[in-house]
Amino acid sequence: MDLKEKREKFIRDAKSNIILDAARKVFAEKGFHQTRLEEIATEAGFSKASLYNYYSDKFEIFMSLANREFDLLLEKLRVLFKPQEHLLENFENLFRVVLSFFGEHFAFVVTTMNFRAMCENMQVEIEKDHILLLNEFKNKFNKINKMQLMIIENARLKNEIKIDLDDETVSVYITSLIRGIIFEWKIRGGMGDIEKEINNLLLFLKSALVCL
Amino acid sequence: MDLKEKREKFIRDAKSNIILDAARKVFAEKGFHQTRLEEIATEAGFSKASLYNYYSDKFEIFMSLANREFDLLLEKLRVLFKPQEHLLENFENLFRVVLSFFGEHFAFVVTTMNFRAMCENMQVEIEKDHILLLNEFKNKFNKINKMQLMIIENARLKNEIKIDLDDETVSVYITSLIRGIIFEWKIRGGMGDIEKEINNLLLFLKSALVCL
Amino acid sequence: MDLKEKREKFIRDAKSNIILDAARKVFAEKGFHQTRLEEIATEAGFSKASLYNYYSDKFEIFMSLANREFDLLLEKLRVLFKPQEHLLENFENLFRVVLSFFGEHFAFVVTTMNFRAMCENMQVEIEKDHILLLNEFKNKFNKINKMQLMIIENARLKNEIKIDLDDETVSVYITSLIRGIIFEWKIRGGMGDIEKEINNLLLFLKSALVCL
Amino acid sequence: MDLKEKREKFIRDAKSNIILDAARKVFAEKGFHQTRLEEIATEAGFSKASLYNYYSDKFEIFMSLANREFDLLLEKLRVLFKPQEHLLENFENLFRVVLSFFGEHFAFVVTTMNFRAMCENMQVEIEKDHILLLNEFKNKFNKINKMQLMIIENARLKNEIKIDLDDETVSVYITSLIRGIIFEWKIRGGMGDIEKEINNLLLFLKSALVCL
DNA sequence: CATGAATGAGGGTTCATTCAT
DNA sequence: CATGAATGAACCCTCATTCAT
Repeated sequence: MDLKEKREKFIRDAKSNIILDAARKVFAEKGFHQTRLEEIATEAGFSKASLYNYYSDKFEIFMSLANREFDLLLEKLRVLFKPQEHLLENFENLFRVVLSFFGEHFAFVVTTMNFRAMCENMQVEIEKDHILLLNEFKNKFNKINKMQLMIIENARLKNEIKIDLDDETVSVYITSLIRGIIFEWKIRGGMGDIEKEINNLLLFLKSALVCL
Repeated sequence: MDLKEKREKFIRDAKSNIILDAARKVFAEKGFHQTRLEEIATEAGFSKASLYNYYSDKFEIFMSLANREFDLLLEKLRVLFKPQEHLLENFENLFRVVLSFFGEHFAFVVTTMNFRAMCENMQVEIEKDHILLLNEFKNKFNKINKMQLMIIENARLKNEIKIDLDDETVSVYITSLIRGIIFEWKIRGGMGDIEKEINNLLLFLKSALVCL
Repeated sequence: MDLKEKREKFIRDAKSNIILDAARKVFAEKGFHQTRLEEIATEAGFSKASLYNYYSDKFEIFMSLANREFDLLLEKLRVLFKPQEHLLENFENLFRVVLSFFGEHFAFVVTTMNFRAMCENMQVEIEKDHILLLNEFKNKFNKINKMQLMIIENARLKNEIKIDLDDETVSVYITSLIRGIIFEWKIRGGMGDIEKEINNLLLFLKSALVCL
Repeated sequence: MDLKEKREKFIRDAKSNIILDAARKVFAEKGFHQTRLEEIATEAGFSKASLYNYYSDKFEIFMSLANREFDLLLEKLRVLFKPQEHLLENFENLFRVVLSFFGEHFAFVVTTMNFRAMCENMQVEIEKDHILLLNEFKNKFNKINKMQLMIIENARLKNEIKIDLDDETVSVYITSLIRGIIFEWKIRGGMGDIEKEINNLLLFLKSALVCL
């Protein structure tokens, strides 16, 4: 029985993920409110009603997706930071991971980011079950910032950063630059050349942060 | 009679603007699709049906608002550029205008920006009457970029910019930084200290662009 | 004052009729429910609100129009019947009047006829003020039948009719034939050749009623 | 599984037809534009939204109904024509079928006929998906005329028709007479005596067409 | 009287969610 | 678990009618 249960759980998880894969695609194209469950279901090869066997509602699908995606991203980022490396080296790796991630799997991020802003005004309306998911997501979102902060602080200690701006601000700026690139991609309807974007970003950052 | 007509037009315009003011508030909070006409109407002190005396549909309300806001912004930006001034001087003025504008009048900008991305995938579905409004808006949106480009190119000619990045990219980065600040404000639920933001931005840009 | 009152009444009547002229055009094209007051007003050169200075509501416009038109028709029919003439002569005149009338002024009749059928199921819902108008119309509608019956009975007395069908039925059939022609015109989008229609009708009737 | 699918399709078709039955009742009473989906739904024992599981919109309900009804009618008419029989025999059968059909199942026909006229002015506004349904209906509508024409032409060949009117016109007249009877029924609120109507019609036609 | 503006009362349609099988 | 079907709750938009000027 234990084996059977495991197998069943395995299958269930697999199907859950198929749904999230479908959801990512649709949410990325249309955003949260424009996305219809019907579309996700079709994309996933399920019927609309079946989605409810895996997630309790649209919001949970969205948040589960967001959490899953950020987990993946965080995992990649976690192994990437190398204290002994130079700031720009670390950011080059971070940019590569983040841009390829957002580009390939996550045009959805723009939606998410707007959604995140939206959520701040929504807490009252959200049911209790959802607050947990929401907070989980916020924590992950913040971890990315912390990852950047870690890189920055580490570089500051090693005197690699000359600019007289507090680390928080620098981190926000870097986040903004990344988001701006994703945004441009979204408008153009497709990813650009990642390596070129990385080079440009590094050039800009090097000038801004390092060479003073 | 001419006087009477003028007065009537004046009143009509005033009411149109009251509606747009209400629309701005609601769109800023909820975004386009989540916004209900009922809310705009109530906020404006009208009945829902009355909105249709001034605008032909929801889309037109949104685009009229976007165009009105961008007109105001463009007007402020137009008089601000001074070729003889230094790059940072020009950007300081631009930041002040844009940030105060977006802060006070235009939390709505995030919505707009997403909407703009959305529109790229929509052109087929939009009715002919609306395409005009949409293009009008796009033109205005692009003008802001051109304004920035003008500042940058002017500075480049005067050798104020050292960084080896093409002007377009620099302009996108600056836009991203501004948008990032607005975005943070939105999440925090209110504007931050504009002068401090400007100082930080200028510090960052000075380092990035000027001192190499 | 009396003169002034008369002049005012004259003007008022003229304007009322302008509205009805406009109403006839629109009702003829769209039918009762599809017609919007706005269209009638525009067609008449008034604002929508002004219509209410002349008629209390849409229904009254429609019924007033129907009554006015039928009055005109009845007037023309009244002077047309000549007892000493042969059945076919009388019907030739009737056809000419009715067809030209319906064609020129009254494609609206199809609408009316459907409306009449509709009214039978409506009496409960109609307000008291309107029942008078409705009955007035019904009376006029019936008068046309009586006019036809008169012709038929007269012909029967003079032994011009051979067919063994009661006069009522014959009258209904003739009405149906006329209505059928109007109906075809409506579908084709315009009147046909009246004289040819009359000839065909007379040929048919002659054969049906007279020559047995 | 094939069995299950068949059963499901059977049920689905049955429900579709229940909706059309309800629609027929309401459309017959109120006409197309005056009919509210809510009423059809209630009459059919569904919620308004459920109708959309079977038909994509109001127009499709109407046209599906019209097509279904005309299919039934055409089927009955198809087997009825017997070339060797006399004109009056054939028309007697046709009248019986048509009158009983329109009486029992099809008070709705008057609405349809007006709708048909309406459609001629509408083609531009109708969406592409609907044009197919509309044309399907028109074809069926025309087939009835052709059925009558077939009877007439057959009789003409056998010299059973004396009257010097082209067959088209005769067909239109017969259609008009039938429609006139339905129309009277509609006004009276119920069917009359079919056999008596048929006798009268045959008597009239015999006199008009045959005995010259 | 004329009219621009306001609005209540819907009407068709959509969609997340529930239910029965 | 899967799903076709059912539905309540909105939402956008329309229009006859009213009102203030």
